[in-house]
Amino acid sequence: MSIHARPTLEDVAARAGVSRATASRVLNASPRVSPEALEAVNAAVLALGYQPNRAARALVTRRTGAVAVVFSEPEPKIFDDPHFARLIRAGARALADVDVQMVLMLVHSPDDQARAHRFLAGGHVDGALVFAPHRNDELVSIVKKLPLPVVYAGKPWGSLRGMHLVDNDNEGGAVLATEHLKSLGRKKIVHVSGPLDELSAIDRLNGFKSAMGLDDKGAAKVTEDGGFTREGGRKAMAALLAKVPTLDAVFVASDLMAAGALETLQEAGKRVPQDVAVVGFDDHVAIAEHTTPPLTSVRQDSDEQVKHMVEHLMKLLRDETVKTKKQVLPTVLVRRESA
Amino acid sequence: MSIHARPTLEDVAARAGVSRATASRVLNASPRVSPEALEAVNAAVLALGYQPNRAARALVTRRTGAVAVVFSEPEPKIFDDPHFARLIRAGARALADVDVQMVLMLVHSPDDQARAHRFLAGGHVDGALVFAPHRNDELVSIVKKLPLPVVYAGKPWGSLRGMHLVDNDNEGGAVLATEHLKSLGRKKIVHVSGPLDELSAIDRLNGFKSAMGLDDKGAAKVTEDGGFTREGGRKAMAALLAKVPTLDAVFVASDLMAAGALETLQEAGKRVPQDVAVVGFDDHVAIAEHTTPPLTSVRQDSDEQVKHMVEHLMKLLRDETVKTKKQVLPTVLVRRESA
DNA sequence: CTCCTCGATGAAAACCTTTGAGTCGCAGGT
DNA sequence: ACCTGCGACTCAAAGGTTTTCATCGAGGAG
Repeated sequence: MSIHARPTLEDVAARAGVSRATASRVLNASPRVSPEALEAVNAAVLALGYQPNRAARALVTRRTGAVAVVFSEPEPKIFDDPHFARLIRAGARALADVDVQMVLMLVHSPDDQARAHRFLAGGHVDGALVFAPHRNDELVSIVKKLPLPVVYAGKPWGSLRGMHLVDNDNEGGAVLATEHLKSLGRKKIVHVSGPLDELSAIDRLNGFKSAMGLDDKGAAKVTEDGGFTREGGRKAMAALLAKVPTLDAVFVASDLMAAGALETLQEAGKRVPQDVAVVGFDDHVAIAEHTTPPLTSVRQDSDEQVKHMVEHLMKLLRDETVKTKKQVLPTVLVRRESA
Repeated sequence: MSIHARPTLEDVAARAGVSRATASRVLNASPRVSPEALEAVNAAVLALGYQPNRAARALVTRRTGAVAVVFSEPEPKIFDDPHFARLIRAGARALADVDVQMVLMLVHSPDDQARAHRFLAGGHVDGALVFAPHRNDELVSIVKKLPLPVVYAGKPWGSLRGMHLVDNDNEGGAVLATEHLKSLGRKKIVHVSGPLDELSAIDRLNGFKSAMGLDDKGAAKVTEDGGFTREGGRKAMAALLAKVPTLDAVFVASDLMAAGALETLQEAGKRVPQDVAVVGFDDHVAIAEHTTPPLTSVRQDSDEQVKHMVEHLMKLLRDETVKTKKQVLPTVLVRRESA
């Protein structure tokens, strides 16, 4: 080992007075190694500041120690949604915790899709976490064909056979929200939904419908699509005020939209919660705690969701036979002042 | 090559009727190869769907083909700032374009710092893009000692010797904003600054001061720190209204704070821009286009900044002697309705 | 005392690519 | 006829780790 080069396993072994093989066993926590050897190797590692060469290890184990985190969104603008930042942060943390490299991939265009395909097929990562909520997202079909362990966030559109996913209980949360509004004595409850090409939006709508005892026809009269954007929430709320002038409560399928809806209500001279009670969804603190009034919302714990996704993927990578392929995380109602 | 295994360079060479070495040279665009060989190899690559094994390549070239993107923020909450999402997106895109893996690292705690240190020192990446705007951020001193090519976003605190960075012209932008307000005939112009432990905030403050011809004392009377948060902007604006009741214009050092300031102004019954003209900074469309009224703002093109950072880092990696170590990107004023 | 067993260890193959050194054939100069 | 130079190519080493297989020694059973 020259002065400047990084120490290799060979150096460690030499210093510890054992062979490369034994040193390797120590590093990989093999049980077949004597206490003395273990101690000696550990000391050498520490003294030399040894760090295994990832490339060499990857070459022989056929494992890269990296996983891809893929966000597929036809509309780049959606990334202004703070939800996205929260998921990325959670991913970075959870993967760092298990000492795995996170390779972030954002796919917007067909070009991006092709690139993602090449990359994922190229064996550059051991597995992937995929966020692809939209209907008929081709990326999902592409990924499905790959011999690569994948865990999805939420239900991707299409058949779920053989897929692994961690979802939030969107429907249950929607029921919670709606029941809460009912329990406040509200009679005319309406709903601002997300875009109906995302299953999470559909599930929330379904929860609303079932809690209200509505069929499709009935629901259509008291529901507007807000597209999961602030501006959309604003407009949807305005449309609902026109459609149902006597409304006294609204369940909004995301906090961002709820912020927009609150603005519309304020402009229309409605007091919240006295005239109209409002419940959001996400419990995104940066939004919910700073609206006026602070927003009652259904909490879905994204950190938890991502953590579960990572755990699940790690099990797949360790080739453990995974008992449960689909997990649904509970949602809870967080009361603030808007309802 | 078995049925299921991925093809190796050996397979490609065999199919093309050449040696591994020649095949390799084709892949690496070496000039020393005949047209026929080139053609044959390319055909074989295509036919076999060959993809080079990154690990093997990394092992011999001592290059990983990955770079780290590091965000150092003592306060995780700051990541709710949409600016962060924009930077990440830009990084993902720019790095994908040059076919380099992006390894995202978020460092909040000293623990994270230690981990980042280990990782960056471990030779797992070829270089790093570092976002560490805060004063006395220890991560910067850590990174500085590493024999690793690094490009910073903006000026990190401390000596800049030997460092590579791409900054926005914060001071110039601030001058632009202030001059614009002056040209509108405004007489009492105040400033909501960012947190003064970030040089970008200080530069913007300096621009304001110089355009106004103020010294430190004079500036203190018409300036408030809004901490680069919406809520902070709200409060700072309120404080300024109390301090300078006759104010007729405000330059706010970020769009997020400006959104908060607008709310305060509205609550105080001030019309924008008639009573008070407002200019923001960032030109973050998701904010600036959706405030009421739409926000006049100084544009700093983050996409461009990140693109330059990547380009610069690539030059460093190719070991080109880089002429310019510090780049400053221009800022421009985007007029909307608030001023 | 010999034979086995078993746990710890070492030697060496394997993983796949890049690259410097060496080979080969051929044209052109002497 | 012989060397030289050159372009196109092949050979084989090197890069650092994991893992299989063989070896070695100690201790227990017979």
